[in-house]
Amino acid sequence: MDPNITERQQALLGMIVMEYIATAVPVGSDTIVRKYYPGISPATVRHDMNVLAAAGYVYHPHPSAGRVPADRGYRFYVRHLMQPVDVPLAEQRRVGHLFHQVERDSDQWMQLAARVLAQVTGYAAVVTLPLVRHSRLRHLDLIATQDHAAMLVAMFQEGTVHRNLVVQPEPLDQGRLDEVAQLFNSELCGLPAAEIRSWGRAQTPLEFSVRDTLSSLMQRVDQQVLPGVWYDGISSLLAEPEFARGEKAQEVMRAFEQRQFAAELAEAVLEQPGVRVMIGDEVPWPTLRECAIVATSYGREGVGGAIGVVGPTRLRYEQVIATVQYLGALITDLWAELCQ
Amino acid sequence: MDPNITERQQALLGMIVMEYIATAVPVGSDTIVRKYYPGISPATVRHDMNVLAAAGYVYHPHPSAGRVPADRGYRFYVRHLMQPVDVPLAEQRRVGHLFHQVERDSDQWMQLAARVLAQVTGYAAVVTLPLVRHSRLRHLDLIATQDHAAMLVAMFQEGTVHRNLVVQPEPLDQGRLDEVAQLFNSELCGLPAAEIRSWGRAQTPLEFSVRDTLSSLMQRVDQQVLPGVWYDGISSLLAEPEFARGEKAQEVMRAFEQRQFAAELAEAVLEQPGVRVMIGDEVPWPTLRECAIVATSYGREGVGGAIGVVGPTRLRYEQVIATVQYLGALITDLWAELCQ
DNA sequence: ATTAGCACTCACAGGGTGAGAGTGCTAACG
DNA sequence: CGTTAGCACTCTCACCCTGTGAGTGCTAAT
Repeated sequence: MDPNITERQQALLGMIVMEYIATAVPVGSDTIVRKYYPGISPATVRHDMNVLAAAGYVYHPHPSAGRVPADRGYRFYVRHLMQPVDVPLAEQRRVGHLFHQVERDSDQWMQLAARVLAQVTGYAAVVTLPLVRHSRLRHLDLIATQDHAAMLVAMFQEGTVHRNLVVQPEPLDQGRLDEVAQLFNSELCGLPAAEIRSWGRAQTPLEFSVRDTLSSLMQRVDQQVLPGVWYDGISSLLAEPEFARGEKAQEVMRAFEQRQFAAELAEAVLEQPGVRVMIGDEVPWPTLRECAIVATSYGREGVGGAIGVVGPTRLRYEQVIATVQYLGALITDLWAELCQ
Repeated sequence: MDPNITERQQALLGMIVMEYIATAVPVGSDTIVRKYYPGISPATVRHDMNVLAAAGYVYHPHPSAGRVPADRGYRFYVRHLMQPVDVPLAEQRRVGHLFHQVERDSDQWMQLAARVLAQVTGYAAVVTLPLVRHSRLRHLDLIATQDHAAMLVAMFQEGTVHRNLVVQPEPLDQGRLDEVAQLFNSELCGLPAAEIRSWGRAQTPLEFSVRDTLSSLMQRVDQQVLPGVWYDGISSLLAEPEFARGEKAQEVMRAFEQRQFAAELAEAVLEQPGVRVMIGDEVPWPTLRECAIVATSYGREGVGGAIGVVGPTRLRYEQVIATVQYLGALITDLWAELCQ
């Protein structure tokens, strides 16, 4: 709370923010009096607006225009003025239904989460797939696909599934592959990449090959720094007047296509629980400096990612925060269901 | 070939198209003479330009501007004037290397294909994941994940892998799951969804549950009409002057986010072999009417998808066609390697 | 502290202007 | 008959000027 700002000035800031979020037009003193504050004079409002402007909460785009909230004004609104809301129960039920209609598969869930988040909020949704740092083998399967090739399907303790082709000079039959898979499952279950790599009991060329393929796959997974990522609703984001100039649209798209963005976002939200709100110049990615990002983590220790919304700083914060929080919790539950 | 257009006028059309593709500026008669045709007078060029304009190959954006190729002009250029090129060998080697550095997994390949296509061409790349119509079981695996839940991992003859959770009231242990998986693999390998659904030899609740989960998963896969899709390079596309107005950027994004687009593109390219080029008003998606699409199919009978590029009609057709063709063939080979 | 009154500032749209690019037409040429 | 030079014409674009309207800041009165 800023001690230099009176109660009434705070209320006025709230009105300016709400009005600007709703209309995207600079807010003049007349508008405030007419819509929110009948019985007070525009001159008084102007006086208070001056105080808010001096403190950096609002500014004019030009001297004869109304006031626009500054990043600092949005921040004050989100922290002190906004009335938190919940996702309506009907919406919760509708969304819950959607998740029971798709394949019960983590990829499908993440994709659906992005779609729902985009549709409900009307902004761009971003969902990262979980990164696994210390993968341990849960189960391995070898499937003959050709005379000399088999598909290795490995599931890790964390619930993720990866595939890799194994090609051998000698012919492969499914019976032999099953035996090898069983050997690995009984001997190597629960072990990390390093121990699998140095496992000494491989004997046949096939066993060596599977061991090496598996351990290098797990190593790649552990060292992977760029998570998979789903976006949705980018077209709705571009419909916002802030992105009417094509150059802005391009900047946003460029951030989204640099996979670094998703990685850093996941890192940022995983380091502390709860919904994180970044507004304007707080946003650490230069091309998104005129955006607001509302994001949270999902999952748990060791396997988790980020789910969030990117919109203009003129964001409907109440609704977006509620929706992100709700979907984050939903996805966390789904992952828990997937794997112990 | 148009009989009303002389050789020289065709050559002129080629120059206009090349110059406009390179500069995005309407081409005047002076420019043609200076850059391409020294020793002929601008008036002659203007005369021929008039003929081309009357035949609908070029037009003016306004009376005192140079000529811009019309969709029909681009089409004539692509069919009759363009010199086909190959992807340079160095580039082929570089790209080949990239595909050997990632996990040997179809999803990774498709994603990489999109990235490479976008980077090499500088336009937006679109890659659809294969749709399977008549899936037949190749191999099934059941992995205990919790006391009452197991992950069903199914690979189909076509090489695709799907997952679905199985939840049971009774406790599950891995040994029992392995037995059930083995039973299914020996009895149901090669069968389509319908036959698995009506398989009569399930006895325990777990067997019934696995049978039903598997058959409904396969049915969902068979009936799926919207393929998965990867995009890349959209930001480069938005950098083209054609998309400087934010409204255009939004239209393109909207098409990309409607999964119908990817489905219809795949359908269109799968119906006939070879690279398909759609220019301007030929493009069947209204919001992409000012774009050109170069796409081809990959894969083979029963399992295949589309890979292509979306750019302005002012597209570097030679390079894009060569790259799309090359990557389509490469991806086809990779899929063949994956599965017989 | 609040308010009325008023002069002031600035963006924006409309209209006029000059420069420049590129054309179409015509008549002459080989 | 194809080609060319010459020339008037058209249209965009950038510029400037102007009036209008929105909204302000300041001051003095309440």
